[in-house]
Amino acid sequence: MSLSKLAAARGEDPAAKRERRKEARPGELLDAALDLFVEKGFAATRSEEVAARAGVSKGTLFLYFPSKEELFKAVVRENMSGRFAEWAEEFEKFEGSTAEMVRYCMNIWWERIGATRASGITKLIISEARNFPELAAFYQQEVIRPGTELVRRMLQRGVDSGEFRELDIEYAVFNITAPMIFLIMMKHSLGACVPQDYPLDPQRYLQAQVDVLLNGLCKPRDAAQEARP
Amino acid sequence: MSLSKLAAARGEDPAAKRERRKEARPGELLDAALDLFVEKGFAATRSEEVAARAGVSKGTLFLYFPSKEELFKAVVRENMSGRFAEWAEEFEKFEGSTAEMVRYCMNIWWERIGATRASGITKLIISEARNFPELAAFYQQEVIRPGTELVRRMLQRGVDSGEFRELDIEYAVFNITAPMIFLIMMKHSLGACVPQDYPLDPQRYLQAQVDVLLNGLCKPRDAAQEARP
Amino acid sequence: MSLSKLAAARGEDPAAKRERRKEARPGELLDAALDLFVEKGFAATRSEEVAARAGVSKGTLFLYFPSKEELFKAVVRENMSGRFAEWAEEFEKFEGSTAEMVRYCMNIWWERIGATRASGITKLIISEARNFPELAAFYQQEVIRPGTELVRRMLQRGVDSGEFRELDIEYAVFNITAPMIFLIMMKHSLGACVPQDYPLDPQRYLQAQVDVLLNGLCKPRDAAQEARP
Amino acid sequence: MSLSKLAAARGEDPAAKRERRKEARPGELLDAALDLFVEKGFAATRSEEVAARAGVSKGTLFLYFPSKEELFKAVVRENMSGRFAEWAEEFEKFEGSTAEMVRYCMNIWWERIGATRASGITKLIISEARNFPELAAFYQQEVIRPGTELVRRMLQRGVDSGEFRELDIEYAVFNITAPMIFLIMMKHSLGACVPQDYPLDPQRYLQAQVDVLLNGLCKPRDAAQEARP
DNA sequence: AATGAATGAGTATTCATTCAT
DNA sequence: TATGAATGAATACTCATTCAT
Repeated sequence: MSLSKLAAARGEDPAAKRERRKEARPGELLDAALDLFVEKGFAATRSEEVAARAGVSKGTLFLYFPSKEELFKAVVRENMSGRFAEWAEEFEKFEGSTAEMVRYCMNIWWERIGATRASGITKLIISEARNFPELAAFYQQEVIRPGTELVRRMLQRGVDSGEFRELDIEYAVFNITAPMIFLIMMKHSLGACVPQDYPLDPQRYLQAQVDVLLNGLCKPRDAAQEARP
Repeated sequence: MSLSKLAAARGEDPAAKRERRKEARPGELLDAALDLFVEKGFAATRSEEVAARAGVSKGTLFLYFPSKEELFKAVVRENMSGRFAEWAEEFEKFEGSTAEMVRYCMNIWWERIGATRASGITKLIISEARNFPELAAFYQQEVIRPGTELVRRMLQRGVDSGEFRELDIEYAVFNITAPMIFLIMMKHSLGACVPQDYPLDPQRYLQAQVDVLLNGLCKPRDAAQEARP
Repeated sequence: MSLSKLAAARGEDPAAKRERRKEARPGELLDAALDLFVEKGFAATRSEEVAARAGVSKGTLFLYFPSKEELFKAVVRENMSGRFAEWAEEFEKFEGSTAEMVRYCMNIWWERIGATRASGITKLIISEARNFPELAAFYQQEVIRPGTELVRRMLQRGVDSGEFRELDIEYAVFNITAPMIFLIMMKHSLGACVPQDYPLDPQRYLQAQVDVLLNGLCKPRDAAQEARP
Repeated sequence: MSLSKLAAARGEDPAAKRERRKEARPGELLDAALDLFVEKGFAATRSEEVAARAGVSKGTLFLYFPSKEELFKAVVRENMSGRFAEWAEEFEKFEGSTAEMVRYCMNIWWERIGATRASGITKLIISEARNFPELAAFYQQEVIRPGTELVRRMLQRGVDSGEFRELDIEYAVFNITAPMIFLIMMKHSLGACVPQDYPLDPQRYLQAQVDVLLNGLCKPRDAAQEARP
């Protein structure tokens, strides 16, 4: 059965296709492409399959994106729309302890990024970085740098308030980010293909990571008590 | 080098040199393939380039490996050679505290795996898992499971000895493994293509990770002192 | 403000204008197509470009011409409109010497055909003949044969009147036509793309051709005899 | 029947193909390509057909020429190897009258160029010039310019010796070249596709052209005067 | 009539794989 | 065993043509 027949078999009314008009197309294509690129990688994803999954023909894909590579870049850009400004604002308003903030931060991250298809982008970038250095650099600028900066400020807040011990902050950042990256990679690679052998419950995973992390970051309780008043 | 090869070399048989190279072929090819697969991924690596890097012709590659896919699998298997038996033995003999053991463990891992080309395998598996589920499962069985088991025993040792607090051991394992996986991925993807923007010193990174980790795993010093005697 | 709006503002009946344009459509398309086919050849000319140059959409083109091939044929037919009857009439009325007639003939040809876009048709036919044998045959019947006939009669007139020497008239025809064909091909190919290297002034070219044609390269025998000894 | 089957049907021994080794391939491909480009034009010639005519597979073509365009350029270059040096030498040695020289020149040209497949190149260049301006310029430099120069010198020789009248030499050159170009274009386009309607015998054509060229259409003035009254 | 989004057959090009030498 | 010329299936991309609006 050909790809186009598969699409037809989905039972779509040909008139319905016309109704979802031009303005919807790029989004549908980017959606389909994201899934496939994450699943199979750039090279192994066939343009025709992207089109079929979006319910259109091969030709239509190239009507909106001049090449497979441009489609790939568009997928990355589309899903990277930095929400860092918004987060920085939340950061400023946060009133609890920094420990609470770290917990909140990772939960929020999971809800808004980790659990969504947006996390596929990170998998994508990391897997394809060396074939798309240009994109990797872009991602570095647009995502990694501001994300790192936000985490850095959070850690500094903890140190300044006396909650956290003295840290090599530059590298302590990775104590926060590494578990997130790891979770994404697992979700989209091993976890996705041998799930029965790899039962990784994200919530429980993050819980465990944060527990150990905070005990490690925070001053011993008595010492902390000394420092606070 | 095998005994027979040593004998041949001593005998100065003119055929000996060719013989030696002949038997070395598969290894040279696997070497070249590992580098390229790690760098470009499976799909984007051309067989001819592998052959060229190994200094042989395209035809010769297929003399030793019936297909590109088999070559890939061979690369993974060859470099996955679990040294877990050896490590389990070291584990049994270790006499210091479990905290020291954790430090030692990560340093040794870096020296023996992380810093070597063997780490490329992990990058490879994670990047290509969904296109090679069979390999992913194999890796799961042969590497992840025993590795996890070793870490689990180490953590249990700490808990049993009263050094570590009560942990969700199943998931605390990731507190050890995630930083290692993260380091590998960075080394082979983003770190390899935008190095100027991503100065990540592995030693310092591991140092920082372990510091926070141990403070997190271990009971507060006074509590620990209470528990030990 | 668009042209149509300008017209509307003038208070013209909006229906009239559409009507006018509607009836002009095929012509505008044929015009655009002629230019492009001459410039790029049949295969390399894209229908969409033709439509765009005619100021309509791609769909409209196919409203008037069922296929690109039919468009091509229409372009050729449209521009081949033999004016041979008219010319034959002029021929009968001509009263000067046949030498004058030859001069007049080539000047007239240049003015009415060579210098106009109609000459593109000749370029087109000659370039695409083998891909459109049907058209080539048509052109042969409709243009070449009557054109040749006209020239033949002119030459015969010269011979009959005693002005011209005995000629292989069948082939002497080419003495007239070849320079014209040559001029057209140069104008539309080499001359159009490397003009700086190919400064060919049509008037002067035709002048030189006719001069030699009528008198030959050699000096008249007696004059030559004078010059030699 | 597919193209490859057509090739196979030619009954070639597969072993024989191997024997005509690498060194023969490019030539065979260029040969096949010349024919097809001349016959159908660049765009309408399919690479697979070129390969099939050369008796090899599609892939092999691209083993020797990186793209269809490069193949085209190679075809042109291959067949343009200037023999102008050789001809200039013949020119210097020529001892007869310039009229004889002109006759000789056109006969020789027909034998060596016009009648051979090399003439296809001229047809090619003229037909495709505007799509390959780079090649057209090259041809202008390598062929047209030196060819023109040679003809110019020949005409000058005639004028200097007193054989020829005073000429606009710059343009009189076309009196020689136009008939040759015309012959080539006819041979490869109209003449090739509607031969029954276009019986053009090259020898007789050239004969007629040269006759008129040297003597003109008109009778010598004195003879004409004799004939009129 | 006019539009332009959608289609899919067609084509250049790549690359894993074969095989005669 | 080793080579590298040859192969042809696979795939990105184009463009004439269709058709719902």
